[in-house]
Amino acid sequence: MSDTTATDGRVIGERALQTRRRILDATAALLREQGALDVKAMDVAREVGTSPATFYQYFADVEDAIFALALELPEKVAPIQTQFESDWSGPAGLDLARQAVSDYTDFWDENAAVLRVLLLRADERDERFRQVRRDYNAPFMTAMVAKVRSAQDVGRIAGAIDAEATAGAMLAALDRLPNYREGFEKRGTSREAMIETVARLLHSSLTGEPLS
Amino acid sequence: MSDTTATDGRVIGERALQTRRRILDATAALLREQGALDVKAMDVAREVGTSPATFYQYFADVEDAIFALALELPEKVAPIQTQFESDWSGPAGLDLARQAVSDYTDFWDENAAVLRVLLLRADERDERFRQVRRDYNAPFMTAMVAKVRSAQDVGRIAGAIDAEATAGAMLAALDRLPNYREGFEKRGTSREAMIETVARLLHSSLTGEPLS
DNA sequence: CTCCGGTTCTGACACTCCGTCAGATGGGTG
DNA sequence: CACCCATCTGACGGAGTGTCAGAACCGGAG
Repeated sequence: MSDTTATDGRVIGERALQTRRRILDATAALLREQGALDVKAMDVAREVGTSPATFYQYFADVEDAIFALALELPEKVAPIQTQFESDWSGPAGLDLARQAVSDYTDFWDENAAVLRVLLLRADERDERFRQVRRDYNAPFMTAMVAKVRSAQDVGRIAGAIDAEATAGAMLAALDRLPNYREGFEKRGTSREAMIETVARLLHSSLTGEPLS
Repeated sequence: MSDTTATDGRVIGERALQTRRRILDATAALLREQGALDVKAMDVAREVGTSPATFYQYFADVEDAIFALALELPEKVAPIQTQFESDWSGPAGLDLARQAVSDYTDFWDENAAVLRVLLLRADERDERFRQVRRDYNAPFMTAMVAKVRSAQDVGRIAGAIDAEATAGAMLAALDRLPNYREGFEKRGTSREAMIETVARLLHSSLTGEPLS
Protein backbone atom coordinates (compact mmCIF):
# COMPACT_ATOMS: atom_id res chain seq x y z
CA MET A 1 0.00 0.00 0.00
CA SER A 2 3.02 2.27 0.27
CA ASP A 3 3.33 2.54 -3.51
CA THR A 4 0.84 4.73 -5.28
CA THR A 5 -1.04 2.83 -7.94
CA ALA A 6 -3.38 3.41 -10.86
CA THR A 7 -6.96 2.13 -10.71
CA ASP A 8 -5.86 -1.11 -12.39
CA GLY A 9 -3.35 -1.71 -9.61
CA ARG A 10 -0.27 -0.92 -11.67
CA VAL A 11 2.52 0.88 -9.78
CA ILE A 12 3.10 4.18 -11.53
CA GLY A 13 6.20 6.06 -12.55
CA GLU A 14 7.43 9.62 -12.29
CA ARG A 15 5.43 11.20 -15.07
CA ALA A 16 2.23 9.56 -13.92
CA LEU A 17 2.88 10.64 -10.36
CA GLN A 18 2.98 14.23 -11.50
CA THR A 19 -0.28 13.85 -13.39
CA ARG A 20 -1.87 12.29 -10.36
CA ARG A 21 -0.66 15.19 -8.26
CA ARG A 22 -2.08 17.77 -10.66
CA ILE A 23 -5.41 15.96 -10.53
CA LEU A 24 -5.35 15.99 -6.73
CA ASP A 25 -4.50 19.69 -6.62
CA ALA A 26 -7.27 20.52 -9.05
CA THR A 27 -9.70 18.44 -7.02
CA ALA A 28 -8.72 20.30 -3.86
CA ALA A 29 -9.13 23.65 -5.60
CA LEU A 30 -12.57 22.82 -6.97
CA LEU A 31 -13.59 21.43 -3.62
CA ARG A 32 -12.72 24.74 -2.02
CA GLU A 33 -14.50 26.77 -4.69
CA GLN A 34 -17.62 24.73 -5.31
CA GLY A 35 -18.20 22.51 -2.32
CA ALA A 36 -18.31 18.76 -2.03
CA LEU A 37 -21.62 18.14 -3.77
CA ASP A 38 -20.68 19.93 -6.97
CA VAL A 39 -17.28 18.62 -8.01
CA LYS A 40 -17.52 16.51 -11.19
CA ALA A 41 -14.78 14.28 -12.54
CA MET A 42 -15.10 16.15 -15.80
CA ASP A 43 -14.57 19.53 -14.09
CA VAL A 44 -11.37 18.22 -12.61
CA ALA A 45 -10.21 16.91 -15.98
CA ARG A 46 -10.97 20.25 -17.63
CA GLU A 47 -9.15 22.11 -14.85
CA VAL A 48 -6.07 19.93 -15.32
CA GLY A 49 -6.35 20.22 -19.09
CA THR A 50 -6.55 16.50 -19.61
CA SER A 51 -9.08 13.98 -20.81
CA PRO A 52 -11.64 12.54 -18.38
CA ALA A 53 -10.20 9.12 -19.12
CA THR A 54 -6.98 10.20 -17.46
CA PHE A 55 -8.84 11.05 -14.29
CA TYR A 56 -10.31 7.56 -14.17
CA GLN A 57 -6.89 6.07 -14.66
CA TYR A 58 -5.97 7.23 -11.16
CA PHE A 59 -9.23 7.47 -9.26
CA ALA A 60 -12.45 5.49 -9.31
CA ASP A 61 -14.49 8.66 -8.88
CA VAL A 62 -14.35 12.11 -7.32
CA GLU A 63 -14.87 10.75 -3.83
CA ASP A 64 -11.88 8.50 -4.36
CA ALA A 65 -9.72 11.51 -5.21
CA ILE A 66 -10.93 13.34 -2.12
CA PHE A 67 -10.11 10.23 -0.14
CA ALA A 68 -6.56 10.40 -1.45
CA LEU A 69 -6.41 14.01 -0.27
CA ALA A 70 -7.74 12.97 3.13
CA LEU A 71 -5.00 10.36 3.38
CA GLU A 72 -2.48 13.18 3.36
CA LEU A 73 -4.01 14.90 6.38
CA PRO A 74 -2.73 12.73 9.25
CA GLU A 75 0.84 13.36 8.19
CA LYS A 76 0.29 17.10 7.78
CA VAL A 77 -1.30 17.43 11.20
CA ALA A 78 1.33 15.46 13.09
CA PRO A 79 3.35 18.49 14.31
CA ILE A 80 0.23 19.91 15.89
CA GLN A 81 -0.64 16.63 17.51
CA THR A 82 2.67 16.58 19.36
CA GLN A 83 1.74 19.91 20.90
CA PHE A 84 -1.09 18.15 22.66
CA GLU A 85 1.30 15.68 24.21
CA SER A 86 3.23 18.09 26.42
CA ASP A 87 2.28 18.72 30.03
CA TRP A 88 -0.38 21.41 30.27
CA SER A 89 -0.51 21.75 34.04
CA GLY A 90 -0.05 25.13 35.62
CA PRO A 91 -0.28 28.59 34.03
CA ALA A 92 2.46 27.79 31.49
CA GLY A 93 0.14 25.01 30.36
CA LEU A 94 -2.42 27.58 29.35
CA ASP A 95 0.14 29.13 27.03
CA LEU A 96 0.78 25.75 25.45
CA ALA A 97 -2.93 25.26 25.02
CA ARG A 98 -3.26 28.66 23.37
CA GLN A 99 -0.54 27.81 20.89
CA ALA A 100 -2.03 24.42 20.15
CA VAL A 101 -5.51 25.82 19.59
CA SER A 102 -4.15 28.57 17.38
CA ASP A 103 -2.16 26.15 15.25
CA TYR A 104 -5.05 23.76 14.97
CA THR A 105 -7.31 26.58 13.86
CA ASP A 106 -4.80 27.55 11.18
CA PHE A 107 -4.65 23.96 10.06
CA TRP A 108 -8.41 23.89 9.72
CA ASP A 109 -8.42 27.08 7.71
CA GLU A 110 -5.98 25.57 5.24
CA ASN A 111 -7.62 22.18 4.93
CA ALA A 112 -11.26 22.90 5.66
CA ALA A 113 -12.67 21.59 2.38
CA VAL A 114 -11.06 18.17 2.65
CA LEU A 115 -11.61 17.90 6.40
CA ARG A 116 -15.31 18.51 5.93
CA VAL A 117 -15.64 15.65 3.48
CA LEU A 118 -13.52 13.41 5.65
CA LEU A 119 -15.79 14.03 8.63
CA LEU A 120 -18.95 13.82 6.55
CA ARG A 121 -18.15 10.49 4.94
CA ALA A 122 -16.87 9.06 8.22
CA ASP A 123 -20.05 10.23 9.95
CA GLU A 124 -21.98 8.54 7.16
CA ARG A 125 -20.22 5.31 8.16
CA ASP A 126 -17.98 4.89 5.15
CA GLU A 127 -15.38 2.46 6.44
CA ARG A 128 -12.32 3.76 4.66
CA PHE A 129 -12.99 7.36 5.64
CA ARG A 130 -13.61 6.14 9.19
CA GLN A 131 -10.20 4.53 9.21
CA VAL A 132 -8.56 7.80 8.18
CA ARG A 133 -10.59 9.72 10.73
CA ARG A 134 -9.36 7.32 13.39
CA ASP A 135 -5.76 7.78 12.31
CA TYR A 136 -6.28 11.50 12.30
CA ASN A 137 -8.06 11.69 15.64
CA ALA A 138 -6.22 9.03 17.60
CA PRO A 139 -3.14 11.06 18.56
CA PHE A 140 -5.31 13.96 19.73
CA MET A 141 -7.61 11.66 21.62
CA THR A 142 -4.82 9.66 23.22
CA ALA A 143 -3.04 12.81 24.37
CA MET A 144 -6.16 14.43 25.74
CA VAL A 145 -7.47 11.29 27.39
CA ALA A 146 -4.11 10.91 29.13
CA LYS A 147 -4.39 14.45 30.49
CA VAL A 148 -7.83 13.81 31.91
CA ARG A 149 -6.80 10.47 33.40
CA SER A 150 -3.80 11.91 35.17
CA ALA A 151 -5.90 14.78 36.48
CA GLN A 152 -8.33 12.17 37.76
CA ASP A 153 -5.46 10.27 39.39
CA VAL A 154 -4.58 13.26 41.53
CA GLY A 155 -8.23 13.98 42.26
CA ARG A 156 -8.50 17.14 40.20
CA ILE A 157 -11.25 15.71 38.01
CA ALA A 158 -14.13 13.61 39.30
CA GLY A 159 -14.25 9.91 38.51
CA ALA A 160 -17.76 10.32 37.11
CA ILE A 161 -16.27 12.21 34.20
CA ASP A 162 -15.48 10.01 31.20
CA ALA A 163 -12.05 10.80 29.84
CA GLU A 164 -12.86 9.75 26.28
CA ALA A 165 -16.04 11.79 26.17
CA THR A 166 -14.22 14.83 27.51
CA ALA A 167 -11.49 14.53 24.92
CA GLY A 168 -14.11 13.99 22.23
CA ALA A 169 -16.00 17.08 23.28
CA MET A 170 -12.85 19.18 23.12
CA LEU A 171 -11.94 17.80 19.71
CA ALA A 172 -15.49 18.56 18.62
CA ALA A 173 -15.06 22.17 19.64
CA LEU A 174 -11.76 22.37 17.77
CA ASP A 175 -13.30 20.85 14.66
CA ARG A 176 -16.48 22.88 14.46
CA LEU A 177 -15.52 26.30 15.74
CA PRO A 178 -13.34 27.27 12.78
CA ASN A 179 -16.50 26.88 10.71
CA TYR A 180 -18.30 29.38 12.89
CA ARG A 181 -15.52 31.94 12.97
CA GLU A 182 -16.94 34.15 10.27
CA GLY A 183 -20.27 34.36 12.09
CA PHE A 184 -18.49 35.10 15.34
CA GLU A 185 -16.49 37.90 13.81
CA LYS A 186 -19.63 39.48 12.43
CA ARG A 187 -20.96 39.56 15.98
CA GLY A 188 -17.78 40.97 17.48
CA THR A 189 -15.88 37.89 18.65
CA SER A 190 -12.38 38.07 17.18
CA ARG A 191 -10.29 35.10 16.22
CA GLU A 192 -8.04 35.83 19.21
CA ALA A 193 -10.94 35.91 21.65
CA MET A 194 -12.16 32.62 20.29
CA ILE A 195 -8.76 31.01 20.62
CA GLU A 196 -8.31 32.40 24.11
CA THR A 197 -11.65 31.02 25.24
CA VAL A 198 -11.25 27.61 23.65
CA ALA A 199 -7.74 27.34 25.06
CA ARG A 200 -9.08 28.03 28.53
CA LEU A 201 -11.90 25.54 28.12
CA LEU A 202 -9.46 22.89 26.95
CA HIS A 203 -6.98 23.67 29.66
CA SER A 204 -9.57 23.58 32.38
CA SER A 205 -11.48 20.55 31.13
CA LEU A 206 -8.36 18.48 30.52
CA THR A 207 -6.31 19.39 33.58
CA GLY A 208 -9.11 20.06 36.04
CA GLU A 209 -7.58 23.40 36.93
CA PRO A 210 -10.19 26.11 37.56
CA LEU A 211 -11.49 28.12 34.61
CA SER A 212 -9.48 31.02 36.10
CA MET B 1 -43.00 32.49 1.37
CA SER B 2 -45.31 30.83 3.85
CA ASP B 3 -47.10 28.94 1.07
CA THR B 4 -45.31 26.00 -0.43
CA THR B 5 -44.78 26.47 -4.14
CA ALA B 6 -43.71 24.54 -7.21
CA THR B 7 -40.46 25.47 -8.99
CA ASP B 8 -42.40 27.81 -11.28
CA GLY B 9 -43.71 29.69 -8.25
CA ARG B 10 -47.26 28.38 -8.45
CA VAL B 11 -48.93 27.76 -5.09
CA ILE B 12 -49.82 24.08 -4.96
CA GLY B 13 -52.89 22.19 -3.84
CA GLU B 14 -53.61 19.18 -1.71
CA ARG B 15 -52.67 16.41 -4.13
CA ALA B 16 -49.44 18.12 -5.06
CA LEU B 17 -48.58 18.69 -1.41
CA GLN B 18 -48.81 14.97 -0.84
CA THR B 19 -46.55 14.27 -3.81
CA ARG B 20 -44.07 16.81 -2.54
CA ARG B 21 -44.14 15.17 0.85
CA ARG B 22 -43.51 11.72 -0.63
CA ILE B 23 -40.57 13.15 -2.53
CA LEU B 24 -39.18 14.69 0.65
CA ASP B 25 -39.59 11.47 2.60
CA ALA B 26 -37.88 9.47 -0.14
CA THR B 27 -35.06 11.99 -0.24
CA ALA B 28 -34.60 11.70 3.50
CA ALA B 29 -34.60 7.92 3.29
CA LEU B 30 -32.02 7.80 0.50
CA LEU B 31 -29.92 10.37 2.31
CA ARG B 32 -29.83 8.12 5.33
CA GLU B 33 -29.03 5.00 3.29
CA GLN B 34 -26.57 6.33 0.74
CA GLY B 35 -25.10 9.55 2.08
CA ALA B 36 -25.21 13.06 0.72
CA LEU B 37 -22.88 12.60 -2.24
CA ASP B 38 -24.81 9.74 -3.78
CA VAL B 39 -28.45 10.78 -3.88
CA LYS B 40 -29.63 11.35 -7.47
CA ALA B 41 -32.85 13.07 -8.44
CA MET B 42 -33.62 10.02 -10.52
CA ASP B 43 -33.17 7.69 -7.53
CA VAL B 44 -35.67 9.74 -5.60
CA ALA B 45 -38.14 9.63 -8.48
CA ARG B 46 -37.75 5.87 -8.77
CA GLU B 47 -38.22 5.47 -5.00
CA VAL B 48 -41.43 7.50 -5.10
CA GLY B 49 -42.57 5.65 -8.21
CA THR B 50 -42.93 8.78 -10.26
CA SER B 51 -41.29 10.37 -13.26
CA PRO B 52 -38.14 12.46 -12.79
CA ALA B 53 -40.03 15.40 -14.27
CA THR B 54 -42.28 15.37 -11.24
CA PHE B 55 -39.29 15.75 -8.97
CA TYR B 56 -38.19 18.85 -10.87
CA GLN B 57 -41.67 20.28 -10.57
CA TYR B 58 -41.07 20.74 -6.86
CA PHE B 59 -37.31 21.04 -6.44
CA ALA B 60 -34.56 22.54 -8.52
CA ASP B 61 -32.22 19.67 -7.65
CA VAL B 62 -31.46 17.21 -4.86
CA GLU B 63 -29.78 19.85 -2.75
CA ASP B 64 -32.93 21.93 -2.98
CA ALA B 65 -34.97 19.03 -1.61
CA ILE B 66 -32.52 18.54 1.24
CA PHE B 67 -32.79 22.25 1.89
CA ALA B 68 -36.55 21.86 2.25
CA LEU B 69 -35.91 19.09 4.78
CA ALA B 70 -33.47 21.34 6.63
CA LEU B 71 -36.13 24.04 6.80
CA GLU B 72 -38.21 21.69 8.91
CA LEU B 73 -35.50 21.27 11.54
CA PRO B 74 -35.78 24.54 13.49
CA GLU B 75 -39.40 23.83 14.24
CA LYS B 76 -38.73 20.24 15.24
CA VAL B 77 -35.94 21.22 17.59
CA ALA B 78 -37.81 24.02 19.34
CA PRO B 79 -38.93 21.97 22.37
CA ILE B 80 -35.32 21.06 23.07
CA GLN B 81 -34.19 24.63 22.72
CA THR B 82 -36.52 25.73 25.48
CA GLN B 83 -34.79 23.28 27.79
CA PHE B 84 -31.67 25.37 27.42
CA GLU B 85 -33.49 28.45 28.59
CA SER B 86 -34.21 27.37 32.15
CA ASP B 87 -31.91 28.21 35.02
CA TRP B 88 -29.15 25.65 35.31
CA SER B 89 -27.53 26.90 38.50
CA GLY B 90 -27.08 24.56 41.43
CA PRO B 91 -27.16 20.75 41.44
CA ALA B 92 -30.70 20.65 40.07
CA GLY B 93 -29.26 22.47 37.10
CA LEU B 94 -27.07 19.51 36.35
CA ASP B 95 -30.18 17.36 36.06
CA LEU B 96 -31.66 19.81 33.60
CA ALA B 97 -28.45 19.75 31.62
CA ARG B 98 -28.50 15.96 31.54
CA GLN B 99 -32.02 15.93 30.19
CA ALA B 100 -31.20 18.57 27.59
CA VAL B 101 -28.11 16.75 26.38
CA SER B 102 -29.97 13.47 26.23
CA ASP B 103 -32.83 14.93 24.23
CA TYR B 104 -30.48 16.75 21.89
CA THR B 105 -28.58 13.52 21.28
CA ASP B 106 -31.84 11.75 20.44
CA PHE B 107 -32.72 14.55 18.08
CA TRP B 108 -29.39 14.15 16.33
CA ASP B 109 -29.85 10.42 16.00
CA GLU B 110 -33.18 10.98 14.28
CA ASN B 111 -32.09 13.76 11.96
CA ALA B 112 -28.40 13.10 11.47
CA ALA B 113 -28.46 12.81 7.70
CA VAL B 114 -30.16 16.15 7.12
CA LEU B 115 -28.23 17.90 9.88
CA ARG B 116 -24.96 16.82 8.35
CA VAL B 117 -25.83 18.37 5.01
CA LEU B 118 -27.16 21.50 6.69
CA LEU B 119 -23.88 21.98 8.51
CA LEU B 120 -21.78 21.02 5.50
CA ARG B 121 -23.43 23.44 3.09
CA ALA B 122 -23.48 26.20 5.69
CA ASP B 123 -19.79 25.59 6.40
CA GLU B 124 -19.23 25.80 2.66
CA ARG B 125 -20.75 29.28 2.81
CA ASP B 126 -23.99 28.61 1.02
CA GLU B 127 -26.10 31.58 2.07
CA ARG B 128 -29.47 29.91 2.32
CA PHE B 129 -28.17 27.00 4.38
CA ARG B 130 -26.37 29.54 6.53
CA GLN B 131 -29.62 31.30 7.20
CA VAL B 132 -31.23 28.05 8.33
CA ARG B 133 -28.23 27.19 10.45
CA ARG B 134 -28.56 30.59 12.13
CA ASP B 135 -32.25 30.04 12.79
CA TYR B 136 -31.45 26.61 14.13
CA ASN B 137 -28.51 27.68 16.28
CA ALA B 138 -29.69 31.06 17.50
CA PRO B 139 -31.96 29.88 20.31
CA PHE B 140 -29.27 27.56 21.65
CA MET B 141 -26.64 30.24 21.36
CA THR B 142 -28.78 32.95 22.93
CA ALA B 143 -29.69 30.74 25.87
CA MET B 144 -26.15 29.58 26.48
CA VAL B 145 -24.60 32.99 26.03
CA ALA B 146 -27.06 34.36 28.58
CA LYS B 147 -25.99 31.69 31.07
CA VAL B 148 -22.33 32.56 30.67
CA ARG B 149 -23.00 36.30 30.89
CA SER B 150 -24.95 35.99 34.09
CA ALA B 151 -22.25 33.77 35.58
CA GLN B 152 -19.77 36.44 34.61
CA ASP B 153 -21.95 39.10 36.27
CA VAL B 154 -21.69 37.36 39.61
CA GLY B 155 -17.99 36.69 39.11
CA ARG B 156 -18.26 32.95 38.63
CA ILE B 157 -16.67 33.08 35.18
CA ALA B 158 -13.69 35.28 34.27
CA GLY B 159 -14.23 38.27 32.03
CA ALA B 160 -11.49 37.02 29.71
CA ILE B 161 -13.83 34.23 28.66
CA ASP B 162 -15.88 35.02 25.57
CA ALA B 163 -19.49 34.04 26.10
CA GLU B 164 -20.20 33.44 22.40
CA ALA B 165 -17.13 31.27 21.95
CA THR B 166 -18.04 29.24 25.02
CA ALA B 167 -21.57 28.69 23.81
CA GLY B 168 -20.23 27.82 20.35
CA ALA B 169 -17.82 25.28 21.79
CA MET B 170 -20.61 23.59 23.72
CA LEU B 171 -22.85 23.50 20.68
CA ALA B 172 -19.94 22.05 18.75
CA ALA B 173 -19.64 19.24 21.27
CA LEU B 174 -23.37 18.57 21.06
CA ASP B 175 -23.26 18.52 17.27
CA ARG B 176 -20.25 16.31 16.74
CA LEU B 177 -20.34 13.84 19.59
CA PRO B 178 -23.39 11.93 18.38
CA ASN B 179 -21.32 11.15 15.31
CA TYR B 180 -18.61 9.62 17.47
CA ARG B 181 -20.92 7.58 19.64
CA GLU B 182 -20.45 4.33 17.80
CA GLY B 183 -16.68 4.61 18.12
CA PHE B 184 -16.99 5.45 21.79
CA GLU B 185 -19.18 2.46 22.46
CA LYS B 186 -16.68 0.19 20.78
CA ARG B 187 -14.09 1.47 23.22
CA GLY B 188 -16.30 1.10 26.27
CA THR B 189 -17.89 4.53 26.68
CA SER B 190 -21.65 4.08 26.88
CA ARG B 191 -24.19 6.55 25.66
CA GLU B 192 -25.06 7.33 29.27
CA ALA B 193 -21.44 8.02 30.21
CA MET B 194 -21.14 10.33 27.24
CA ILE B 195 -24.28 12.22 28.15
CA GLU B 196 -23.24 12.46 31.78
CA THR B 197 -19.86 13.87 30.86
CA VAL B 198 -21.12 16.34 28.30
CA ALA B 199 -23.85 17.47 30.67
CA ARG B 200 -21.22 18.18 33.31
CA LEU B 201 -19.00 20.02 30.87
CA LEU B 202 -21.93 22.14 29.73
CA HIS B 203 -23.10 22.77 33.25
CA SER B 204 -19.69 23.76 34.45
CA SER B 205 -18.67 25.83 31.43
CA LEU B 206 -21.96 27.71 31.25
CA THR B 207 -22.60 28.33 34.94
CA GLY B 208 -19.03 28.53 36.18
CA GLU B 209 -19.78 25.99 38.88
CA PRO B 210 -16.91 23.58 39.51
CA LEU B 211 -16.67 20.39 37.44
CA SER B 212 -17.65 18.62 40.69
C1' DC C 1 19.99 8.84 -34.89
C1' DT C 2 16.51 5.39 -35.05
C1' DC C 3 14.08 1.85 -33.43
C1' DC C 4 11.85 -0.59 -29.56
C1' DG C 5 9.07 -1.64 -25.47
C1' DG C 6 6.82 -0.27 -21.88
C1' DT C 7 4.30 3.56 -19.81
C1' DT C 8 0.98 7.06 -20.08
C1' DC C 9 -2.67 9.41 -22.33
C1' DT C 10 -6.89 10.00 -25.07
C1' DG C 11 -10.78 9.71 -28.75
C1' DA C 12 -14.68 7.54 -29.12
C1' DC C 13 -18.44 5.17 -27.40
C1' DA C 14 -22.49 3.30 -24.66
C1' DC C 15 -24.68 4.38 -20.85
C1' DT C 16 -26.92 7.05 -17.13
C1' DC C 17 -28.49 11.23 -15.31
C1' DC C 18 -30.04 16.14 -15.87
C1' DG C 19 -33.50 19.43 -16.73
C1' DT C 20 -37.27 21.12 -19.85
C1' DC C 21 -41.27 21.10 -22.46
C1' DA C 22 -45.62 20.28 -24.67
C1' DG C 23 -49.14 17.66 -24.14
C1' DA C 24 -51.69 13.77 -21.60
C1' DT C 25 -54.09 12.62 -17.44
C1' DG C 26 -57.31 12.91 -13.75
C1' DG C 27 -60.31 14.42 -10.23
C1' DG C 28 -63.44 18.03 -8.66
C1' DT C 29 -67.36 21.09 -10.03
C1' DG C 30 -71.44 22.61 -12.16
C1' DC D 1 -71.65 14.08 -18.39
C1' DA D 2 -68.47 17.73 -19.86
C1' DC D 3 -65.37 20.98 -18.63
C1' DC D 4 -61.36 22.94 -16.52
C1' DC D 5 -57.33 23.47 -14.34
C1' DA D 6 -53.92 21.41 -11.32
C1' DT D 7 -50.85 17.82 -11.74
C1' DC D 8 -48.12 14.46 -13.97
C1' DT D 9 -45.18 12.43 -17.59
C1' DG D 10 -43.01 10.85 -22.21
C1' DA D 11 -39.72 12.28 -24.83
C1' DC D 12 -35.79 14.86 -25.82
C1' DG D 13 -31.12 17.50 -26.13
C1' DG D 14 -27.43 18.04 -23.41
C1' DA D 15 -23.88 16.80 -19.89
C1' DG D 16 -21.36 13.63 -16.95
C1' DT D 17 -19.75 8.62 -16.21
C1' DG D 18 -16.83 5.00 -17.01
C1' DT D 19 -14.37 1.81 -20.43
C1' DC D 20 -11.73 0.48 -24.04
C1' DA D 21 -8.49 -0.05 -27.85
C1' DG D 22 -5.16 2.21 -29.80
C1' DA D 23 -2.23 6.65 -30.25
C1' DA D 24 1.40 9.39 -28.30
C1' DC D 25 5.29 9.62 -25.55
C1' DC D 26 9.77 8.68 -23.55
C1' DG D 27 14.03 6.56 -22.24
C1' DG D 28 17.22 3.38 -23.34
C1' DA D 29 19.74 -0.16 -26.72
C1' DG D 30 21.90 -0.71 -30.83
